[in-house]
Amino acid sequence: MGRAPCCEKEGLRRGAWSPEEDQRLVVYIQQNGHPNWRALPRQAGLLRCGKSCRLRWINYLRPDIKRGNFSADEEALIVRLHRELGNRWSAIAAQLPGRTDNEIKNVWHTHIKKRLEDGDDGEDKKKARKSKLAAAKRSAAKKATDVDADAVDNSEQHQPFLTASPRLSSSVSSGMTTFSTATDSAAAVSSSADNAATTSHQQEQQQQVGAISKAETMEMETSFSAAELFPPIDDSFWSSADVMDMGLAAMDEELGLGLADPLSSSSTRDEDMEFWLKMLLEAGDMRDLSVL
DNA sequence: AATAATGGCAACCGCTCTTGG
DNA sequence: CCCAAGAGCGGTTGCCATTAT
Repeated sequence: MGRAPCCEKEGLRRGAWSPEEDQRLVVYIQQNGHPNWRALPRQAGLLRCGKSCRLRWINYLRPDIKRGNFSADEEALIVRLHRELGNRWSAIAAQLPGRTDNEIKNVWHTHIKKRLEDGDDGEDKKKARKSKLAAAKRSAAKKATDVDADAVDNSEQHQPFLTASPRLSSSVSSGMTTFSTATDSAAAVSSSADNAATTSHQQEQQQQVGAISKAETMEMETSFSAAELFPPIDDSFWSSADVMDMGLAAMDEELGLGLADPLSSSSTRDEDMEFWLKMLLEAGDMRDLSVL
């Protein structure tokens, strides 16, 4: 069976998603759905492969994504399901509302698998434990001497997903809520849009976002400019976009966005976030798409 | 303080499956 | 039934942060 390349590699962006791209994707899908992933990037004005867009949406931007640490129950369920289903991550994910196959896969490989393997001890595993023990001792010693810093450390340790994009990590107040990362901000935006149907997961998520942001805010006690939150996309991105069939400006007009030229934007971060929240809240039909 | 090793997560790659003409 | 396109899935890699030496 012949297989066409999933996308034209040339001229497409790769790597971490920028906040602009996240928002563009979220807004487009909320308004139009995703009937055709392959065509979506062009229609949404994104220089991304369709697969990349799909992955980003499925794993991080969907409104119903549950973030935060896995509970003991969830981990136990994963272990049980893995025993029954093997590496069928999507099937396992189907049993864990709000969790994605990618997330479960990562958790399995980085946490659960190791924990299970600890049953059959090898010398190096003993070493590792010894090392961990030493680290714990050091940590405890530090705790005794540095209580204030510890509060922040703990919040970060216990909420790893809330700083899931360390590369983009920043803390920003929107006036309505506080976002900690690009991913979180997008998720929170989605949650806001989905307000009427807010689930306990989403509430939990919002609480967690608020919690970590508080800690980060306390730690940093700094404010960020719009340019810091939405760093300018490199020139090649925008110049490439200019030659697209449908330019970004046209796309923005069609979508009601104002992202065609982020460099020219003099709006503040708060204004930007309020704009997006307003935009999403006004898109009344979005809620119907939140179950995608 | 500097460097190396490790952990953890997001994203990509390439294969299989599904669907429509 | 055949074929191609698109979607979905699982494995793997790359990169950054943290920890150890």
